[in-house]
Amino acid sequence: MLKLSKRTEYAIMAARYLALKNSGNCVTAKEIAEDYQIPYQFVAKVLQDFARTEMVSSIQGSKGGYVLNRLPEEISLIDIISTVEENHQLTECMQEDANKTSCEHIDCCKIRDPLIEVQRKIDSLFAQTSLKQIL
Amino acid sequence: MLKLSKRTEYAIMAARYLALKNSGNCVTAKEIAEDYQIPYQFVAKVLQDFARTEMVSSIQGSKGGYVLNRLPEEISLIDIISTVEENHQLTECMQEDANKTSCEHIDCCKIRDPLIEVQRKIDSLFAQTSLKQIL
DNA sequence: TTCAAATAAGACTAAATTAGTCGTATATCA
DNA sequence: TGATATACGACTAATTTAGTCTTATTTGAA
Repeated sequence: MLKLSKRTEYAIMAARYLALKNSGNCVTAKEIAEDYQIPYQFVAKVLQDFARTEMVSSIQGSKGGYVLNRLPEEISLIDIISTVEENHQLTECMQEDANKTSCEHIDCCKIRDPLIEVQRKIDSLFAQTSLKQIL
Repeated sequence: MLKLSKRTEYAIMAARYLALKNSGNCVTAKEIAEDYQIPYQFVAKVLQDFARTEMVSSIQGSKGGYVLNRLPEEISLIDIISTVEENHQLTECMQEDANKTSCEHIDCCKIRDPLIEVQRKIDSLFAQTSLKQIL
């Protein structure tokens, strides 16, 4: 419970790698996978997510790869988490697709409001931690 | 990801119920299950966990049930979470049974230390939220 | 003393989520 | 045109979480 997914772990590691090797020329998914010994296809997808939110630029074709678009100090853990995870909410009824008016459990909403506050604070913790702090 | 388990949700709800009905006489698992429409066997186990850590007293036999041992303001969410969840750590290598010296991933430990700090802060958020605030 | 109602707890099954793989298409450099 | 990349959807495997079943024990009251 409350654990980060491998997806998020790999995303943080990949972002870190990109930040470290940010020497102009791009880095391939294969390189990251081999260097950190994590599944290639998995990192590749995470990097594709990064490209979609324009955190990185992707260069296709031979000699292609990925380059960070922003400075490590301008990227926070919440940026990384929210690009690779659809939901990172404490409860189901906090999730985007949840029906806000009704709750699965009687009385659930009594516990929901304080939890929403905790959630907000957890997010701000992740927002306060930048990629630079992880290098 | 980062979601509370049903176990924890039910635990918070059960604790809340006990706090509300804390009128001397005890409350049964059946009563909580029916009132909140949550699985009886599941709540029962959560209450047994509470009894083990002496957060509640359990009274066996007919006319038995559970009573809160502490005031709602003296019980925090972290008390509840840590009694019903073996682990609530962000990563595997933070878990109690983890081998602290070696890490599954090369370079993982570079991301581990900042995450441990985040973990510590998350725990303190849960510690700052008391059962009383949820009544 | 026996029945009903409760806790206690381990073993098990089912459901859901997460992790990881496969296959195929497309882009681009040399 | 071949080698080497990204892009991405569909799929399978593994793990975790949720929930159930069963049986034992305790205790109050008829």
